[in-house]
Amino acid sequence: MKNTDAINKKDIIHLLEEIAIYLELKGENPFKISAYRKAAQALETDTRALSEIDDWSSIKGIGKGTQGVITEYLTNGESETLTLLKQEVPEGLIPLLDIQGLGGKKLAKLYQELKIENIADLQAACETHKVADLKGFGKKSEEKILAGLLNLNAQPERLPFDAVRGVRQNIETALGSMDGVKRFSIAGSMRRMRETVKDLDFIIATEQPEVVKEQLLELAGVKEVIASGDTKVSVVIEDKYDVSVDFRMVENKAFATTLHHFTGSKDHNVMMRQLAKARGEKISEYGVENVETGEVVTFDSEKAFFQHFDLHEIPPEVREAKGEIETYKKTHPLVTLEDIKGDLHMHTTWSDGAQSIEEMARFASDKGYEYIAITDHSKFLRVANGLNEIRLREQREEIERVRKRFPELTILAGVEMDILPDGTLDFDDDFLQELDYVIGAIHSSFSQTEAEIMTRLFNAMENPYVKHIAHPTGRLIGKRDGYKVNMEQLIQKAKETHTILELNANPKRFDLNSEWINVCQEQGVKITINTDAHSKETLEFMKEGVGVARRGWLTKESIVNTWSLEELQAYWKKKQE
DNA sequence: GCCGTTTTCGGCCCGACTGTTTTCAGTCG
Repeated sequence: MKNTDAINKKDIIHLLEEIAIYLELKGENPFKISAYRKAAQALETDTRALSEIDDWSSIKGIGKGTQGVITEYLTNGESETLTLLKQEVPEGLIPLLDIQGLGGKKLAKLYQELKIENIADLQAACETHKVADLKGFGKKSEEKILAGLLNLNAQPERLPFDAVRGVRQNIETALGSMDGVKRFSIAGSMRRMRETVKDLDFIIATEQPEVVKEQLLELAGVKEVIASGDTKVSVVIEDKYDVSVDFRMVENKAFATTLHHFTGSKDHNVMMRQLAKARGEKISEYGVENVETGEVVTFDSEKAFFQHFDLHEIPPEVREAKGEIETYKKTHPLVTLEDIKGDLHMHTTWSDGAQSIEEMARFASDKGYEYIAITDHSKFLRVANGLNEIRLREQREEIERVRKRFPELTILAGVEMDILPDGTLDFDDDFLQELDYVIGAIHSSFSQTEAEIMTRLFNAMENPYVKHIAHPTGRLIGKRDGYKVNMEQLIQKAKETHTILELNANPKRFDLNSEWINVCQEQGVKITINTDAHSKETLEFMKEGVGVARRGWLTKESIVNTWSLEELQAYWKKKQE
């Protein structure tokens, strides 16, 4: 039972999804299952807070039944529907849904006919060939289930974005010079900038699929070929992890609709198809069919595809069935890489970076930036060769020399200052006012309580010289969760103190994530997208950072490093007021 | 279970693929 005061919207969404999973295992009517999922989706899409919703069934997708479940949960802190389901369906079946080829119906059958309730039962039943004898199953099913059981814990189900970045780049390079390839694109969740991905999807336009197929099977690192048909090649590429890669080969005229189809998300596609259906049309990867005449139209680009439905082009990053179809009836221009005018967080050889100040300045200038901030670590961070007051003053002299060589670029002399475990800052105010740009950051004592962490962050934000908080949660995707930040409090404090929050563009971090920056934008809290570059190459993370910002629906007005230096300086003044 | 310029029943997104079947159900993206 849950304390009813502590129930939030996510809890309700989770409850509805959990009920759907149990119904699936019961082999219930698929439409009933999807009704629960749709209700969860409807809540996800509704932007109101829990307290602002009183008439649940006025939300499209929530009716009498799901409203009952929700209000009961809000009143009692538990749901009888779920409790009963849990009595009927063993909990041990749930992880078995992750086995390839096993869905709710087959599992329901295994449970009912063979009394299989968990991994061990299933393994035993396969080994004694009871599964193969079951109607609807066979020898191959049994082998696949056994193989699936082995893979169940072999590697994480979803890989961090950063872990597959290299594989993606290698494939794109190879496709770029491949015979018979007219055009190609990444698709799937990688294109939508999700921070973890299950596999990589590529769409290839070609009139010679057999020629392309041969070359795909020869790609470097191919460890296993899963499927190799006329339209689909599916391989496993060996890297740090084993990465599944799907290639879809289509005629050029179907490229746009296929790309849209395999970019997803699944929920977005469902909504697009519903829209089409209401107009007497049918969307598939091969085009849009007029149901009455059977005529199929294709498109040169996704933009044209969306225009066909009287929509502006919906960027891949927001195709999550979270209101994008409604929003893009009008336009909603998201930030682009071209909007970025500078990078306010980077390191040099003075602390733990790989490049000199001059080199970083040259790369930034080549990118057309108007300003950068040199922000090496502060003295507390010994492991990173952090700078004390004396070395920071020396560094400023060096920066002044470099400035003369790059008159087109404003180079701010800054620091990424540690917020110490006791909540004090690494420098006193007298020294901080000498600097052009001060970032506050936590790099130590990650395991403190939420109260201790918040005290540290608040101290930094209340300081008039701290312009922004770097990587606010300290997480490393797939590796560590970060420290205990109360995000609502952090955002509220940022609003009060005019402190900017960072979207750290390093793909290992993406910190803040797309969901929280979206909340920031709604609250009027400003974001800065920075690479935290430690080398020339990592300055390029700006592209990924902008992708995450787009996933959070950010427009350039919310992102301070799309502003001119004058606008930025005007905003900084608000802190001192 | 939800919904209705097709409104209280009958439909609910689409197609490929697989393995099981003799025409299709289940799973997946």
